Amino acid sequence: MDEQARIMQTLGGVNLSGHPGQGGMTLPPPHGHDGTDVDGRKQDIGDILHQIMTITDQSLDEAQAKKHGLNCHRMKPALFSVLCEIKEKTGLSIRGAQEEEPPDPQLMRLDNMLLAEGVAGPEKGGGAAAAAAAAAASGGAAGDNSIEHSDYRAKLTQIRQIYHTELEKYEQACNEFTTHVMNLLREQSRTRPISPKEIERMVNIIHRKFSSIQMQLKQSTCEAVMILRSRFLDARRKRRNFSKQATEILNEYFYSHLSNPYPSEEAKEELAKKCSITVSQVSNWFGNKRIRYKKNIGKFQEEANLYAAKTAVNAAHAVAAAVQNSQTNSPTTPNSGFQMKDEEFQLDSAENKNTLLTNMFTGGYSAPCYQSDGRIQ
DNA sequence: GCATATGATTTCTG
DNA sequence: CAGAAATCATATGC
Repeated sequence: MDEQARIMQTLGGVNLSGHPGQGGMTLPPPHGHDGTDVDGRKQDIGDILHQIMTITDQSLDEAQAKKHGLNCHRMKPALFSVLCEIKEKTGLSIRGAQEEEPPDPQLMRLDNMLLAEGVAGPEKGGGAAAAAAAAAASGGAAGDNSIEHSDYRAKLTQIRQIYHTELEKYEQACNEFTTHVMNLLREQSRTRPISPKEIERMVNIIHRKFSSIQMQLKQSTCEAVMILRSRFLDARRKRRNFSKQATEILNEYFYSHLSNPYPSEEAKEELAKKCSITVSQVSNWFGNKRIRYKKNIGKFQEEANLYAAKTAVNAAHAVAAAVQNSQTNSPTTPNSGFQMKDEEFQLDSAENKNTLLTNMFTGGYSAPCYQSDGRIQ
């Protein structure tokens, strides 16, 4: 108790003798100029402090009454203000370390991912953005398997809904709890020194706690999305052959552009449209076709002849019925050289054992090259 | 079931 | 970054 008394004295002494506090702390200016007034206040402060210290020793009713009395004491605001300031000062070292921490990179990653997957952020038709993102990430060859696609979207929407419901719950709980604590602290600030800063700090602590809970939610949501996505991608790997018609259109183009089987973007788009597949599927197809054709021209000879004939027939029909369709009777490869990007291809083709083909590639015959639309190249 | 065909993906390259 | 080449994984025909 001696120690307490000493502190009280110090308090009264320092702060009432006209030294403003660090934070612009305000005490009512002395009303008088004589020492008795100051002494009287010291007494007051000591009195209040004593009452506060002993308040717990008393019965509930008594304490209540005393609290009220203290609350109305003329020196109470000043005293609490001083106490708050001291608290601020002593608490400085503790909070200085943990305040204003940078945004958690982990949390940012989760947020970004959820945003990218279309789980967080504005509603966009139940995750269509995410599906598009998934398609883009994997080469964009989704397109037509709409069953899996819609399934994916439905599942994503489900995840999205759960996520948002939970998030809302957390936010609500956080707000409720914050309000509750704030009210409590405000209430308590009448009977113990609590600065607004302290309340603010407490609110921050609560928010941090809740956001760490939210992070768990985000984490598991991300996991769910990843699992869903990998399943979706796996499902997409289950390929289906293109329709016969589509293959035909692609082959027609390939063999009629054998000298340069690299369709332009526009041509790809056109083919994609005709075959009801995606542009990247067209690219895939041509990539596969080129490499496979190059690897074994012999194997594709028959096919080449077939399509050469076909295009020739088409051309014949298109150009004029008057033209003798002699070409259909002696099928040929409709061009003279397959110019792959890879220069060695020329060598490969020359080495090919198939003499007929070799002749066609190197020999004097140079058949007209027909466009798929019937025009002569 | 096996061999082959074929669409998709991955890795490499200029 | 487009395309080649290698590879994967399923489809298909026997």
